[in-house]
Amino acid sequence: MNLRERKKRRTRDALLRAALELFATRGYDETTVDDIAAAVDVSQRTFFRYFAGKEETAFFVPRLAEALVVDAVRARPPGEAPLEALRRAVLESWDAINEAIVELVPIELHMRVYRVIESTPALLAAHLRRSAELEEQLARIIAEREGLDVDADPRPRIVVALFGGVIRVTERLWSTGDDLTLDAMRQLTATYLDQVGPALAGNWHTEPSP
Amino acid sequence: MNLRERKKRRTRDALLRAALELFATRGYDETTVDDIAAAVDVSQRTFFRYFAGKEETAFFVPRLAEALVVDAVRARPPGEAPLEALRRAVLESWDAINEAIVELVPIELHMRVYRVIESTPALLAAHLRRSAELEEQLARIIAEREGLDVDADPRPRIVVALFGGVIRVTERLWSTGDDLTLDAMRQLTATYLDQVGPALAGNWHTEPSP
DNA sequence: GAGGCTAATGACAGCCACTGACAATTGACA
DNA sequence: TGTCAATTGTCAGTGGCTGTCATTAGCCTC
Repeated sequence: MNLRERKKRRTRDALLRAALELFATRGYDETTVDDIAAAVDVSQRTFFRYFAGKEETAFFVPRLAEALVVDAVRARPPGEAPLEALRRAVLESWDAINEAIVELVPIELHMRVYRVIESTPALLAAHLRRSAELEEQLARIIAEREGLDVDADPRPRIVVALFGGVIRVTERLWSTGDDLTLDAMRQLTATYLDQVGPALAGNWHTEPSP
Repeated sequence: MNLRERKKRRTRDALLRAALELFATRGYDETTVDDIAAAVDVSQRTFFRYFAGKEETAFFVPRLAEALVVDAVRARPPGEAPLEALRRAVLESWDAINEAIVELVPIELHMRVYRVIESTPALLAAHLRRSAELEEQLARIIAEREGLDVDADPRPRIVVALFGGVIRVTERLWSTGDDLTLDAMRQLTATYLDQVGPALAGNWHTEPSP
């Protein structure tokens, strides 16, 4: 890697970390792009040459995680049922995600930023839209696995929608809870996915939730 | 109603219709608040006294629809299974929704705006966030119906997430399709909801989708 | 029905996210 | 080392949105 390239990477990382640090401490809306640029001592214009917008800094890390999940789903053996493939892919990709994050920012900072995303309306909206795009991608992968046409058969999009819905519920719960560790997240996700069957059954009262 | 009140209502409706008309013809991003204000011949400042932001005009009608759905869910008999209650509430509230819309803007305009919402990133994000809030509300209603604690039992949030996911898939399909009638929407929703069971079954290939 | 009160509006200034254009700087490479 | 291209800073401008203050317009009382 060039000196030039290295310099660019350093500037980008510095901007990223400065932005996330500011978001986590001061709040997203209370942080201006000028603040971020000033913290790294570059011009505001330079910030916008590295990131398409303020929002992009907040989703830089989540973007990596999404890519890893997509890879994990693609790597699942074709024999598995769709929902099972999604479940295993997500649960098993967290270690890789963790490693990827640590390369870039302190994991603890990322956790704090995650809470900011969930509690800042503008960021939550962006997060949900990104999730919708991810789901579309996953639906196509599932359809291909099963040899189906996404636009003709409703089932791929439906499983993915169900799955995504559960994931989002657990994300929100996790981010508002006390235990911000990876294991807590994994545990919560597994528990909630196990509840999909029971939740669809009509008879909630004959058997209480396990 | 006062002359003053009537004048206010007229100004608000004019702003709303002008905004939606501009969004539908020119596009959301291509429409400035100044354009909207100019079309009604009021100052930009006045626009912001009626609407918290440009976005709010786009979601004024959907907001009414959401309120009606919530009412419909609340009105469901307690005996029904949760998913069934949600399904019936949505399918049966569309007529009321239709009436409420017609009072405010031509239904055909609303359809066109709906397409704009689904195809404009900023609006889609906002739409998804609103949906998430709606789902939280519905989860609380379902939990209450069943005499459960939303924060202790995962099932209310899960059914609603599943349900919401399916609804969103159908919304997207409907908005990108050719048939923008209410009946098409109702039909699509019913069909997709019927697929929830089959989609969760592991054996997609032993029985093709009905 | 004139005059005072209050709510609605317009005009203006300013903040922040973001973009285009151009000049200055800095690393790359012959 | 000098040339070329990439990186950066500066400046000007747009659009969404807000606070402030003076002006206008409906309302209500005497």
